[in-house]
Amino acid sequence: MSGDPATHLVHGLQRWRQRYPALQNCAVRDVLDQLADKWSVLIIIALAAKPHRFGELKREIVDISQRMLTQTLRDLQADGLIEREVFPTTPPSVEYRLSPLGKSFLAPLSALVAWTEENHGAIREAREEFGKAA
Amino acid sequence: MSGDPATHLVHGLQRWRQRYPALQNCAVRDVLDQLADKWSVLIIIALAAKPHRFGELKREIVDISQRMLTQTLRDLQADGLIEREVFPTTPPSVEYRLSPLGKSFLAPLSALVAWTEENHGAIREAREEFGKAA
DNA sequence: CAGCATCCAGGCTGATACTG
DNA sequence: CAGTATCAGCCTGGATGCTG
Repeated sequence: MSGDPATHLVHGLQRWRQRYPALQNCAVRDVLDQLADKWSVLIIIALAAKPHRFGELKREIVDISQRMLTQTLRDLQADGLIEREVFPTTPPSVEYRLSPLGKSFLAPLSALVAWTEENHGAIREAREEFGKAA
Repeated sequence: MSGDPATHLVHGLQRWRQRYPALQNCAVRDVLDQLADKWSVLIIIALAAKPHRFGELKREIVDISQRMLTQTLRDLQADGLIEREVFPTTPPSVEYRLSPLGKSFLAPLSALVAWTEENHGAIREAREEFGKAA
C-alpha cells in the first residue's frame, strides 16, 4: 500500500488538508486562481513541445483572441512559469519558452491531462444522464 | 530515464498533443472548463476526507457563498464526480460524497496540490520580481 | 437545514482599430 | 510581427429574501 505513488499522494493531500481547516490563504488557491483560467494550460501545453513565437501560439490555439493571448502570456511570465525573449530584428520577433519552473509543472499537468482523457467518456455519459433526470 | 514516472507522463503529453494540433475540442478543455473554476477543487478536497452535509461544506469553505456552493455542487454532480443523497428527516439533511470517478480524480489532483505547495514560494518571488520590473 | 428566485455590480472576454 | 487601446456584452458571483 505504501508503495503505491497514487496512494502516497492522496495521503499527502490529507496531511496538507489539516493545515488549512478553512481552506483559505492556501497555495492551491493562490496558484490555481491564476493557472485555472481558460487559456493558461493550453499555452503551457503548446510551449511544452518547443519555444514559440507570438504568432505561432496564436495559430496553434486557434480560438484565442490576441488580447487574451497577450494577457495570459504576461500573467504566466509574472508567475515565473515562462520566459520572454525579444529579438531586435525588423520586424521584431518575440520568443516564449517554459522556464525551469514551468517545466516542473509539466509533471502534475500531464497527470491531469491523462486523467481527463481517460475519463472524458464517463463524464460525458454522466452529463447526459443528469440532463435526462432533470 | 524510461523508468521515471514523471518522464513517462510528459511523453504521454507529447503524444496527446499530436492528436490536437489546434488545441480545440479536446477533453482537457471540456473537462477543465468545468473543474477549473474557483470552488470545484476546494469542494473535492473537502469531500476527500469524508462525506459532508451542505452546512458542513459551507462552514469549511468559509468564504464561499450559498449560491456558489449550491451551483458548484450541482455541476460536480452533473459531471458524475460527486453523489448526492437526501435523508428525509425533519429538518431534511443532504449528504455529498465523492463518487468512484471523483475519487479517481484525487490522484492527479494530489500531484497538483503538492506542486503548488512546493513551488508557491518561487511563484511569489517571481511575482514580486516582475512587479518591480514593471 | 438545505435550497431557490431575484436583483445587481464588476470583471472577464472578444471584436475592432491603431502603433512601432 | 507583436503588440496596445477602447468599447460593449456576458457571465460570474455576492446580497437578500423566501420556501418546504
